[in-house]
Amino acid sequence: MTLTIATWNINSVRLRLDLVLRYLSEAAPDVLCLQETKCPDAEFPRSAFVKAGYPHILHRGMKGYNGVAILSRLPLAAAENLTLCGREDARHIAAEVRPADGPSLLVHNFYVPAGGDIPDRIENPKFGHKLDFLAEMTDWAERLRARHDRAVLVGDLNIAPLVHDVWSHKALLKVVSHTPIECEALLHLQDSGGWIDAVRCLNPEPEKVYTWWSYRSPDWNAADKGRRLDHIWVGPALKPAIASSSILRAARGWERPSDHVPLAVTLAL
DNA sequence: ATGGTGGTCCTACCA
Repeated sequence: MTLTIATWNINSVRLRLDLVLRYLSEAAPDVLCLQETKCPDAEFPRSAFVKAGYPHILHRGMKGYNGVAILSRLPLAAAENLTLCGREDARHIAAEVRPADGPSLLVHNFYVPAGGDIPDRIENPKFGHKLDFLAEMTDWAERLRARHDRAVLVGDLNIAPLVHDVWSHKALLKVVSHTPIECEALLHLQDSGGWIDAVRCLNPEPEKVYTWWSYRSPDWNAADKGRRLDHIWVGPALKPAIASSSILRAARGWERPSDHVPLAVTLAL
């Protein structure tokens, strides 16, 4: 059997409900993880996804900011959600995915803090929060590794760690999302947890790979000043199962788009 | 070197 897991920072699930439904219809992933749903749990547009063939839904939202969700065609069982940096700010949700045949998978969906504009934790507490969040994720990943390697970690990690994850490595060295301290922290998290970067396994450097283009670029497609902020990682036991990946760049050109596009990895289990 | 756009929810904050 194959299992396709997708992730997308949707920047308001209510405003862009039609875009999510279009993606589900066209790409038909088995599981879709969303970030920045910006939707309180009581108002999550659950029935639209049920009608679209995704009846298994978990969400963790709040008013105005953040928010994560998992939509699935396969049965889900809620797993423990993390409270990082002591904040109940809806930046992580986890689920066990239970295929009809075969063992289950643990899916962790993260929305890492963006970190503000100034890459200095003294001048900018948001940057400190981002680094602290990554440090707590690293501790968590080390503990998880010991007991569960059939795991997948996806989400908007808000860091483009490799040279060809950005349009210009040199121009972005002091720009939050590509500073050396963040890139090192993300790669340390990856290494500590034993995670495999599935998208880079299939599209190795020096190929340019982007999942985000700023709203502030008037001609995003021609300028192509993208960054790879969104990621799909798998635990070591799943590495041999990595089969294919897709990044739907076209979604950046849809009407009223998110600034992120959906990406997906198919596992042959 | 600077400012550029978009979402939420009412005034500024976040990305």
